[in-house]
Amino acid sequence: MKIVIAEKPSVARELAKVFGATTKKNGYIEGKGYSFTWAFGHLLQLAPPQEYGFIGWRRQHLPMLPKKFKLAIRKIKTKEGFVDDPAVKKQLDIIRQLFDEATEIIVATDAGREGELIFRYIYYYLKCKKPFKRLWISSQTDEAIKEGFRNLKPGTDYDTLFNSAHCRSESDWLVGMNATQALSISAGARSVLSLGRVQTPTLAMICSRYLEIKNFVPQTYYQLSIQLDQQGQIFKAISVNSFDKKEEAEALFEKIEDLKSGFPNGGHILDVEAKPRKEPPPLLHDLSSLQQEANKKKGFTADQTLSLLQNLYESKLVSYPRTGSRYIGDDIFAGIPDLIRKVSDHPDFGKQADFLQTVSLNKRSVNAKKVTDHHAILPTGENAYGLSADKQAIYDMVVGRMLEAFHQECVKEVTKITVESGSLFTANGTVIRSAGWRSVWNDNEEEKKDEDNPSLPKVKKGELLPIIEKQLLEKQTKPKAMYNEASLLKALETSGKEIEDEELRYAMKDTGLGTPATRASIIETLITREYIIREKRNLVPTSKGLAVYDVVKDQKIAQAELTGQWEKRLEEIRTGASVTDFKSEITDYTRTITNELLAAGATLLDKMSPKTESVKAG
DNA sequence: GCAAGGTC
Repeated sequence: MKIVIAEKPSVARELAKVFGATTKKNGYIEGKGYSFTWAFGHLLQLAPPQEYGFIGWRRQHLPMLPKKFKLAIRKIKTKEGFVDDPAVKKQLDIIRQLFDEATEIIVATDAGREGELIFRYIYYYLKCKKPFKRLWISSQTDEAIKEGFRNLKPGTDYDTLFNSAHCRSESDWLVGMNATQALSISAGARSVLSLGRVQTPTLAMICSRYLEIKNFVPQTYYQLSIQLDQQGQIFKAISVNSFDKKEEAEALFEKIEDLKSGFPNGGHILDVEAKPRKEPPPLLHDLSSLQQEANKKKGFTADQTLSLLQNLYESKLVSYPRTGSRYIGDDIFAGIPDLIRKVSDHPDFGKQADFLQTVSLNKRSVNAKKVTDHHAILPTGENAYGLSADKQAIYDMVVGRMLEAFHQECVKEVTKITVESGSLFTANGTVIRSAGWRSVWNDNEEEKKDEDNPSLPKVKKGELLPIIEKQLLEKQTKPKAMYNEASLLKALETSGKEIEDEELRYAMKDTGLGTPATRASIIETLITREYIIREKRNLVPTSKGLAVYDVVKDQKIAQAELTGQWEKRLEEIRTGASVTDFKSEITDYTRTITNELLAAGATLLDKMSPKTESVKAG
């Protein structure tokens, strides 16, 4: 019997289907000489400190540097505390039995670093010694799967990939566990003060933005505004320059030749510029962009959106949700017309679905090279009925985005009129000529700048128009907005792009901080630790969060660059570089940060404002 | 009690 092991049940089912294996057994599918089984993501994790004898949180244990890491079954939280997840235990037993009977093991976990780790941890935990082959495919179509099985690779081809995954895993444990205990212990251990490669830079981003806003000093500046009349159609123009000094603005204000000052036609039209502007449709959704849309439109948290989406996925209504790709391959594209046809009876989208069947589809989201482990999120075409309001809302965002992505571009006409009257003024207007993809949601929620006119009257260069009103505007510069879940997710995705060091920036070019699958839980962790709170839609640091930030802000653990450095080294390991070098670097770093935090944490209590900590202390 | 990673 040949055993195929996938990362998750949906993939195992897909593979079994291609082979025509149909006998459903407990925990696997059998047929045609194969058994298709699965994991549920990581079944095993690095064992916690107490399993190496580090019982309790004690200064003398630090840094904890296990000689050899152990693996432990994934835990779930119950009333009695953390226990082995029974579902995981059961699945491991099934896998063990299948491996025992196997004549051949075929690894079909996702084609990437973590997919490799998921399998290897199982394999080593079960002490399996049989050789294995690797299925390596980047598309889940029948043809790609068949081709992949014709081209199975020797399992050992991926040993270096496993090495890099293993290093990632152990390094996160070493740095995270030690830094967390060091800070907690030295701060008096009243509560858990967690730190980690991903959560701490995320906290730092939220805190530094908050402080930037808090310390922001608004600057007053002045602008001039005039209203012109073109045969009864009124439009507004704003001075090209803004002024720091009021006197300067007042001097030019006096020079405006408006009606009240005795000028019947004081607005000289210097120039009229009308340009079409084309907006291509947005790309299909990946998890992050969908979480952002759901947060903006519905106020859902990243975590809520992920769980609603997981639910839709388990009901087979949408494709795999934790994807980082916003593209599909040509094979999937071939099925899009069918999917669009099925939307025809949708109450909101039916009309646009009908329209799309009459035109050729936009292929902006079609690019097989940009499909990684999973393609962009799509509906499956199964009938969706009786969904809860929240689930329906998410489902509609998936369907709506599909229609948008394959729709036509939106064509706007942007007009700019330049007026002279003592000084220069411009009037801007935007008119949608052809809504294209924007007709799907029809909510045209483009932020309108307040100086924008919805539409401008026909005006010709050289014309003279009456100025019916003039105003001196006193304005203030505004700080950046506080992070909310949508803007934070975006910032996590792009955090690598702001790194100055070119190599580190390159190392993070397709990762950012965290992964699509983990970002929602990072936000939740920071909330559980009482580092941040949700205030309306904003994520605001607490005094505890700010105090932790203050201790670590200049340390490497608070910088996105740390991930960049690791990614660079891990990629080198994947291509064959020494593992021992990296490991000893991480050990050194663990020692350093542990000692620094053991010393620094003592100052942390002073930094917390009285209202959070001393109340509890009293 | 603690990381980050994956998923039901």
